[in-house]
Amino acid sequence: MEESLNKTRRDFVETVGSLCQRLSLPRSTGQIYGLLYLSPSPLALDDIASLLSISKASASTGTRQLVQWQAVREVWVPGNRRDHFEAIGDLRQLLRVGYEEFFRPKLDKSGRKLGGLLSTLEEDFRAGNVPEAEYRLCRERLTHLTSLQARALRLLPLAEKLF
Amino acid sequence: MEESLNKTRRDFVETVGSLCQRLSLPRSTGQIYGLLYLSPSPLALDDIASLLSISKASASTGTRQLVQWQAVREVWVPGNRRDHFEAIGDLRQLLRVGYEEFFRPKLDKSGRKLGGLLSTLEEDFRAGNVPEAEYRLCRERLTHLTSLQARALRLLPLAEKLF
DNA sequence: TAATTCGGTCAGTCGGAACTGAACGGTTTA
DNA sequence: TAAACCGTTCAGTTCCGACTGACCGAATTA
Repeated sequence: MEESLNKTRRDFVETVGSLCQRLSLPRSTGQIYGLLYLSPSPLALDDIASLLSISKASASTGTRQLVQWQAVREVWVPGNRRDHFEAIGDLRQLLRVGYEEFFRPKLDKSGRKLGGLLSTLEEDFRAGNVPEAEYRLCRERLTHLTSLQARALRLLPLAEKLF
Repeated sequence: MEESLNKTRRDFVETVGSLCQRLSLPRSTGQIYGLLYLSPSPLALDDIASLLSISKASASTGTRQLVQWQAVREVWVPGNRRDHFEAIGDLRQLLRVGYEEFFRPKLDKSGRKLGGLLSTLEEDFRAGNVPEAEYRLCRERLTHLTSLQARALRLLPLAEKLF
């Protein structure tokens, strides 16, 4: 495999790295994906570590993350003991996984949370612990949030198909 | 104004706070929004600080952030010198602002970035610094990203209207 | 003018996550 | 078996950003 990267690939690695950083994902993980995404051939762990000047440990955990997210797959290179990795080009699948694995559970959870909040609010009001004005406002806003949550749950999968 | 919060509001504050934290936004900012969102009347800086047990500095910077994002507005309370704040109930506007102010600029920038990458790639290839196979792959993937970027730029405003 | 009450700002602290180097266990080669 | 190779794990360090306490200037009150 190659010993160093051309300017385009170096630049792309940095871009994806800092993008991930903004999303509060590990910078190194982004760099790995950027490296693989523009790599003409699968790369081994040590290749990744040396090309990016990161530790083997980071390369290991980063690739594992990416495999779990289905952003990268492990491939066999004949006559070579090491694991090799290549990027999965289809980014829409990555979005799909991200939604199913990450967004949807959060949305479900927030829905349950809102339900719980509304019922304890009801309790507290009936027990006379909450003035009526405050009760009305809380109730109105929480139910509004609930409807927004339901709409998001309906619309997001659709958007995914459109994309 | 009230001296303490009922369970629903305390819980909501915590929920929004940790939601913001997950989005790598300041936890305290989320708590402030959660506090105001279920507040029956506008609150002053010191009220916010004491109700949330955070410093006045955090309350100040947090509210300023929220005002800038148009998630909160400043209101006058007659006969009171202090600034008072109330949440803006319409969350769709918040989404709109978030897109216009945050997403769109990023998308534009990434579009320009991709263009730059493609042109330096072209240069390097013509100068003989990049083997043909690598050139082809990079070119293909970068143009693919460009088309995705363009699609996102077209679809996102639409999704916003649907919501 | 002095005293008080505001909101804003700044240096410093603190916590948490990313990253590293050095181990370790398992597998292949000599 | 020994030696080399490879991926993973873990304790320790580093780095970054939220948060704070103390100070500041401006505006209001006495």
